[in-house]
Amino acid sequence: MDRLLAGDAERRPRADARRNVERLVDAARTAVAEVGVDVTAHEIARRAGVGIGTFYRRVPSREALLEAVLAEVLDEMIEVARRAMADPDPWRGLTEFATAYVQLRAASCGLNEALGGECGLTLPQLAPLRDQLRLLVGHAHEAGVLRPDVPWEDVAFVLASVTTSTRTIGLRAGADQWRRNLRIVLDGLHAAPGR
Amino acid sequence: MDRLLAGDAERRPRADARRNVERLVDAARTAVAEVGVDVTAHEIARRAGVGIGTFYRRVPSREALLEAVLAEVLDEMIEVARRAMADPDPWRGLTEFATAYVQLRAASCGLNEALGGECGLTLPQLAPLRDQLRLLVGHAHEAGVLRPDVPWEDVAFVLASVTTSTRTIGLRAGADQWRRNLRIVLDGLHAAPGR
DNA sequence: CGATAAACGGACGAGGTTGGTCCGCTTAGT
DNA sequence: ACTAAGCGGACCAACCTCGTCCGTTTATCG
Repeated sequence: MDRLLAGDAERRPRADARRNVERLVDAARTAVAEVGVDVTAHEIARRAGVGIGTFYRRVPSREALLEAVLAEVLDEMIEVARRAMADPDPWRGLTEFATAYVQLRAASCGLNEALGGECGLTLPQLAPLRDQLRLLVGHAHEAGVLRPDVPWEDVAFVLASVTTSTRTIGLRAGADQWRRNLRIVLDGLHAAPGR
Repeated sequence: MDRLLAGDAERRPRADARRNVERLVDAARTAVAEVGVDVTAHEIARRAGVGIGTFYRRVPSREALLEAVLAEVLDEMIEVARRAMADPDPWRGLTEFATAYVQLRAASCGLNEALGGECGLTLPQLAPLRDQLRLLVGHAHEAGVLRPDVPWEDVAFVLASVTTSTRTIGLRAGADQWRRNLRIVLDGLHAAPGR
């Protein structure tokens, strides 16, 4: 993350320069979550309270900043998936990952777009995340807790779908709609649903 | 639909004028489905094989054309919901409506966006459609075939979600992914799921 | 406390997109 | 063959975005 600074090593940068990098990264985090991956450099600079000149002096490019910010969250997701694999109860592991995963997606519009692809950003964490999900679903399949006729790709798609619709037919979703949707989907996925 | 012609009544327009209106409406249908509600007037004119001048001579505005085209599909949806209400089996009625509804959404990117709102278009059919869905879900609730802890709004949201994710984590959905997602969701909604 | 280089802000330019108009040319209809 | 209706697309104005450049400010150090 600190590697965003253009000229690394050399000398310690001035205090205001360091402070502004921090502000820019913070602003980028909230901005990409609220606005999406198409958030402009000017908007991030405005939120950070710095000029656009400072933005381009501190950050190699708008893309690099967004990729760095999104990479943080993706790494977190992969870590959650890894921990879920260790759960002795495969179904609980899957549901706990699913909940964390969907919650992160619901909290960040930009992350949601990034996971959907076609946003021009380069995100190397996508493949590892996909692999972890496949393993996790495989686990659940072997334990017989997940419907056998549902391949792991379908799990990826339904989990992705759960966060997307914040409004429909004039209805406005509450902040926890993703949780309600997820419960329905998980019940639909469970091989032995508890009603 | 024919009311799109600016000067109605008066005299019968020339053959080429009538033909071009037809072409524009057809082009708008496919363009809004493939590109979305943000499709430009130039793009529609290009697809219709007419100049941009002809577009604005034949159509009051880009918005009016899109609204007319979307209204057609919305009316169709309302009609399907009405027929579903008449089904003696409330669960079958609900699933048949859900399938048709989701299929229409999956077939049109623009329709999907329009149902999500915030696209600036005025669509009076939204409220009737919402009412029909509420009635249909109420039917299913009374018959005890739909999980009682799921309000009709949740049904709206999960049905909306099913179509949205055509790609995630680097995966590309096939054309029938909506059907696979829908099956999972319907199983999650069913009070007496048949496995 | 200066001196000075680093850092800052934001005006600005280039490039792109969009909705919509206007006018010289074409063509359907009589 | 005449004419009014219609056509195409160059064009315009308004807007937005990225990224640079330069005059001003400020952190740091002797």
